[in-house]
Amino acid sequence: MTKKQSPVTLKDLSKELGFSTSTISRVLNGKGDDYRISKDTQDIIKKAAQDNNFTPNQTARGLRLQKSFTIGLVIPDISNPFFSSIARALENECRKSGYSIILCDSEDQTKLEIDTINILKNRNLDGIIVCPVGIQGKHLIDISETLPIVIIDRYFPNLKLKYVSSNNYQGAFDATIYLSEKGHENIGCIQGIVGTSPNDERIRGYRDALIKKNIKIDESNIVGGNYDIQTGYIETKLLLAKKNPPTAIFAFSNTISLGALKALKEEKKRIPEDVSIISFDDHPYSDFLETPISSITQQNELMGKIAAKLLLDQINGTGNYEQDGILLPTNFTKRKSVNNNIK
Amino acid sequence: MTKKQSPVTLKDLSKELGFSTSTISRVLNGKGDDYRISKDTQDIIKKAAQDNNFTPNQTARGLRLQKSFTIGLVIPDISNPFFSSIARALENECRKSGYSIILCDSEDQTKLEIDTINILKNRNLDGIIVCPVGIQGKHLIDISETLPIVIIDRYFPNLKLKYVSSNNYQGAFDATIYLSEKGHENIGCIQGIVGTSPNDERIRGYRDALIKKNIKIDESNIVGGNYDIQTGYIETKLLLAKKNPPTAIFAFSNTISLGALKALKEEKKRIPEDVSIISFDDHPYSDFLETPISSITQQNELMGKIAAKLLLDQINGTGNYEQDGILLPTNFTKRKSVNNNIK
DNA sequence: GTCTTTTAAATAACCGATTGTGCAAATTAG
DNA sequence: CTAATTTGCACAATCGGTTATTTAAAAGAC
Repeated sequence: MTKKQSPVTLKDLSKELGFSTSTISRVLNGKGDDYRISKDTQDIIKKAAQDNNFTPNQTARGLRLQKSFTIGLVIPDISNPFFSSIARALENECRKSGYSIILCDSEDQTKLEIDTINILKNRNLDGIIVCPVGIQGKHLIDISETLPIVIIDRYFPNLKLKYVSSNNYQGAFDATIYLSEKGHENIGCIQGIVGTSPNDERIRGYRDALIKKNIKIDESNIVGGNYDIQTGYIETKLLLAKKNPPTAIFAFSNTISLGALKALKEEKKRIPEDVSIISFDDHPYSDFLETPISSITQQNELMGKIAAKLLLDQINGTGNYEQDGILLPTNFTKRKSVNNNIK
Repeated sequence: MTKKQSPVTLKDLSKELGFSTSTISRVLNGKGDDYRISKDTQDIIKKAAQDNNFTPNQTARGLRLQKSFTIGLVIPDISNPFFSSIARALENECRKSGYSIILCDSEDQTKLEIDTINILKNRNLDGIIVCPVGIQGKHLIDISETLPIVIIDRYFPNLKLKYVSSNNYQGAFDATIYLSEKGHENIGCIQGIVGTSPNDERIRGYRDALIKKNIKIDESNIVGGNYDIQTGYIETKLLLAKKNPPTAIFAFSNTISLGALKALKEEKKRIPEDVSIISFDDHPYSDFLETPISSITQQNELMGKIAAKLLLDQINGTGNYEQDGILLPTNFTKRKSVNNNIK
């Protein structure tokens, strides 16, 4: 019960029409005139290709042209809405240019990321887009020597790799200023992975804002170390258990804030009456939460689109950017999770 | 500034070692003994392959073997958590078996779905997994004649295609029984796309439950017709405007319930005091909504895993299933969105 | 009418792997 | 010591396209 009734090949057409495969290939690639294939012949070939529903075998084409019209996309977790919205925009943009996407989920593990990239390497990919997991990017540099690559979200300022990310510093700075102007001086900050650019930039924004507002930084308020629900949950529990628990919490991702919400609920803390909260990353459900959460929103779709363009530019040799990376501004969506804390 | 410093090929090894490519290929594919390649030679070749970090060019391999170790995944919207969680499980499962996934977003459009599948066709894919968009599956039948295929979520009972989906009938039946036992007899039902199997099964479950409970079915309570936020919003607005507005709403997807929540909020209806609500599809945020929403949860990860297995079985010619499809039970997660309506 | 140029297309090499077949050299058999 | 067998590997075809080079016929030049 073999299924593969093989599709029409150039050879099939050649047999049917009596023209050589080279002639047919040329005509169908629009090079008929260059090679002085007569108008009549061209018409016959084009019609036959249509009638037989011929499309060239991409594998064979890829082998000969050393090009696969395929791009690798490596992300930590496709089920995270932050990444999936990026993936969606990326896929759309690439498809428009005739490229397909091979999706690889690195499950937030550097080892898997490296393994995955190695698997992709011998697939003749035309380029690769990575949301890196770890704080080291050496393996990405290695790749970049043989393959166009673009980094999304977590970039490596000292490694010459094209990237697109958000202006994490400004976003965190603005959010912290906002909190402080609402009277909060004791602000818990639950961060993601220390050493990664977005996280460290956010921390820098947080610190600078407090400094600007002449608020003494309480180092014990800076906690966390992972972008997951559990981190948000645990750290919130601990923050609330402090002698002077913070009056506001700044969660560095949608997952962290989800954990924080859980902990706050358990501890019967009302938002914002007892504790205010701001979250990095927006979410479709943000508006419908018990208390709608004010968020720093990133332009995920735009990031995806730009990443695609940066990569296609590298692939095609077009585009000539002075900068390695592009930082997109964040937006602040004010909802109801921050209270006035004026004494 | 050409980047592609081409990787090591069989020919390179051949030149270096003085053995023919066929010998090397055989050794590296574990067929050395079959072809009486001496132990010494095998060791030399294996070591050289290691040292040179050789991995066979998948494109060439694919061309020769008529196999790409690649699977196409076509889904309506990767940014919808329902689909992205399926995609994640699928990708994981396939990777374990050495297959990569080409991701295609059909943007909920039948035309794009068909276009996309056509593009995939000449990529020598080993199989394809589709969450179909339309209510017609003819093009999928066409595909199935040349390529292993598995359908997720929306299946076509009359077309002989392998599928995995939820037991939508039972889920909807249980939810409706639950509502009626809470005293609700006037239950608005906002459905998705009419004519698709999951939707129609849910409707059947809804109807059967009401019949069983001897509740007269008010046809004007069955509204909607699309799985999106707008449908949920509009239909809820309209339901609330009725002479006898329903005391409970059954939303057929996470997107629909999101729209319903928005409308309820606008109309200042409290959940569940004024209106009860149940949603098909769970969501990580469900617990943290203003009123946590009781939901019929589907086993998305399991669906993804099973789909992968069904496809790999077809590809490998293993597995021999009597049934075309598999329906997974749903779970009912009781939260706080349903009120007692006992007069 | 012969030589050159143009036209129109075919041949063959190639991309990098896999695989059926062939063929020396080494070994064993008789 | 010759024939048969086994050992160990190379040759060449193949997958389905693309492309540099050739070739044969037709047209034009002198």
